[in-house]
Amino acid sequence: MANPRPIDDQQLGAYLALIEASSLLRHAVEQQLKEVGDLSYVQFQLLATLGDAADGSARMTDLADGVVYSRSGLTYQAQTLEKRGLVTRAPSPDDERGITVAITDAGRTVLAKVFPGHVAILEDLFLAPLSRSDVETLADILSRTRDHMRRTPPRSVSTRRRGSAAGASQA
Amino acid sequence: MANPRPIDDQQLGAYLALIEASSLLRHAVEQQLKEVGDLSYVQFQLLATLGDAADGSARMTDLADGVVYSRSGLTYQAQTLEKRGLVTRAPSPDDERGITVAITDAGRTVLAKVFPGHVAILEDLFLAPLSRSDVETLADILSRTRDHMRRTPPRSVSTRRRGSAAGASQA
DNA sequence: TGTTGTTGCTTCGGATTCGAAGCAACTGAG
DNA sequence: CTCAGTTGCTTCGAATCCGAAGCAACAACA
Repeated sequence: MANPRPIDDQQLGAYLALIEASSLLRHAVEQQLKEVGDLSYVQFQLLATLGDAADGSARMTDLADGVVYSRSGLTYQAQTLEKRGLVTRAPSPDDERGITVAITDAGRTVLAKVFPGHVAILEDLFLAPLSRSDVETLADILSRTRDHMRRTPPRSVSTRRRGSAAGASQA
Repeated sequence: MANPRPIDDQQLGAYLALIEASSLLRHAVEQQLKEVGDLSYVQFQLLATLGDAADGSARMTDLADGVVYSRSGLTYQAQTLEKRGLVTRAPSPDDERGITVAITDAGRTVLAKVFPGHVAILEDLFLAPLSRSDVETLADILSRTRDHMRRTPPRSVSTRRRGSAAGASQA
């Protein structure tokens, strides 16, 4: 039970601030998206990702990874978006079992309708109290951890420590 | 529809990095919490908040605000935790309609069991690629936006722009 | 080519989430 | 004191979410 190297307050503070800030921001953005475009945050992320892609399309798995989302959850949202005509889904040409999702014109329209308000919230809520250099620094630091986390193995497979409690039943 | 002042790439980058980094970190932590203590992230947050409180207790509403959560969602989780004996719930002494939630010894035990692994993930996944001063800077900047967001009105009530679509029915 | 293992996606069941509505306890004005 | 309005929490229904299980298409290898 001993705590080999307890994290210090500064580190804990950074962690808590990260979680809280992202939660608050996300909640605020969620409201706006629902109001203006009847979109959930995930749906928006998906549309935005597709909108950014060179050909406006991507495979399901890549989308899920990009958005940090479960596959089943993505299937659900993709179907929802398809019903609303905001995306199309078709088997990939080269891999018969892959599904290529593509944004439609209607999808781009919704995206365009939602975007200004989205940006407004970012300005007012997130960026307002930050200086130019704050933003630059923040982007740099967060990008670094993000990339590190993306690179690092899915956990509990590699760094599995022996002994102690915790069934670790999983499979 | 015009975009009065499109956000620049740096700002967008900071925003995306914030969302992605917190998502990735949260997912990783969620795994560990579930494995070791059978706790969801919210449940952990609640226990941790209570554990930090001077008297190990708090009102429902304060908990919900602290964790950025809906009231109904909190009710659900509090009931779950109570069933497991990790917290107790009792009407507040001074305000008959308020509920005071308090962490139990069992709750503290679970917290202690989960904590080392939690910290380990923070170290390996989040803090590893950051220098001491990075962490300091990050904590400072994120605290500032967080506080700003907490201070700023619930949105769409204050900054309500006239005209355009979006029912904005709310009250 | 046949076999085995992997990968990509969906379906399923159960858990979690939220907002709206409802109820009880407080508060303030008359 | 009495009434209208507010506040704190819960219940309800519907939407969303995840992991496990299942299925089809690929890949590697003898």
